[in-house]
Amino acid sequence: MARERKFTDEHLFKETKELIIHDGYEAFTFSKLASRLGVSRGSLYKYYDNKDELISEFLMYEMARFLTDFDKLNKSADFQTQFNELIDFIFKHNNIYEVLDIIGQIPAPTTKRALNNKSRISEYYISMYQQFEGFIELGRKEGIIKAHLPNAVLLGMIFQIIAIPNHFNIPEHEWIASIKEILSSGMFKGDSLTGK
Amino acid sequence: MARERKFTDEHLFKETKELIIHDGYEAFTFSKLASRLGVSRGSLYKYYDNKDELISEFLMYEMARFLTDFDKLNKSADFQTQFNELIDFIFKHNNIYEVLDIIGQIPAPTTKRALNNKSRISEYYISMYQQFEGFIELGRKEGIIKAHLPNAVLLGMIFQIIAIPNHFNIPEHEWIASIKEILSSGMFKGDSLTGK
DNA sequence: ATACAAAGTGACACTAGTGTCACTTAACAA
DNA sequence: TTGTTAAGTGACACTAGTGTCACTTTGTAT
Repeated sequence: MARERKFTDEHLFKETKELIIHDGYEAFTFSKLASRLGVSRGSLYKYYDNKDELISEFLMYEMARFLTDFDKLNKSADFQTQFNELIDFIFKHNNIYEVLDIIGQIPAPTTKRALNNKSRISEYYISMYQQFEGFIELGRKEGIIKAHLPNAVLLGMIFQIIAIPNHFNIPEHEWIASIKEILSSGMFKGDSLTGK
Repeated sequence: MARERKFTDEHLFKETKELIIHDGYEAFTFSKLASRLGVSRGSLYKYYDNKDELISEFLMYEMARFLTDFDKLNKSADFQTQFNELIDFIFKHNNIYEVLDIIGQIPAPTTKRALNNKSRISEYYISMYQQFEGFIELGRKEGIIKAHLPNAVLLGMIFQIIAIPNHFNIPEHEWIASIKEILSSGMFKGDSLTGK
């Protein structure tokens, strides 16, 4: 009934992601995005009233994808298996950290749509946090996780590891295996833990 | 011999730091800085030709301060003691992570001065890395650190922990103690480490 | 007192982004 | 073939930053 679109939503979100991760939130402009999509800047305003709206829409898309994928993990396995799967999963979505970081940078929403998106993103965020908390609870019930460590520290560390820059390009298998080992049993040899 | 300055270098670097950490590199402007210093924008150009130059100067200042402080740590103590001191030190300089992050965001330098600064910052960075490496080596020689874990992972994790957001405001002592424990002996109880 | 030098100012021309809107283009249905 | 409709365009007015520069201010040495 109308003419064909020159770009898909997926394409737009892909370019948006690259621009934001590379240059940061503030440096993202409609001009840059439009030129990457091979389209005029004006046409983007047909779909999004401004930057906040576009970016909040993008973040919803990313979070939804992440959570959908997360739901596919084997929730009935024992803790050790889930722990392994979870770390692998986090590394597969190694950009989620940057994405979550952007959420904090959105200023006060200017349109109702952006406001709406922002609160839905918060819901996603909470839902994600609760799922991770459930995972930690399982580890506690199975008696594997040390009882006195607070959830916030455990989750914080698990999340933060994906942001560690692999400057020396250690092969991914070795990298992930090392991190799993440190998280579960630490950097120190067993017999040196008596002192402290 | 000339009139009094309205702001000191320290004051300028302090405001610069707050602006950059809060808004990010791209959103930093001479206008914002000038208004914080209660001075006109034009006067800043008396000292710095442009943003890159100002920020590279700021980064040198921060790195120098960090390294000077770092040198005061007790380098002759045993590894366990140094480990404790190092983690405490990193948390005291909890902004160093953001600062290091900014280094990566500086674009190609436009003036000789900025170019100079950039290479001196690189030297600082390398010197810092080497000192940390020396620390890890000590841990290996004393037989405390697991021999098969790569330096890059150990240092990466130690550095990254300061960036873990303490959303739930766990008291600092508990927070740091938990992180020290996880780094040294992991999240799991000793007897659950037999499997896998 | 006076003159000088560095500190500070504000106006100027310039660049690059924003948001809008009347207009053109193209797919499709009648 | 023609009308309709959404997609796309590019020019316009606006905002906010940049870098420059002639000029004013002020502390101090002579």
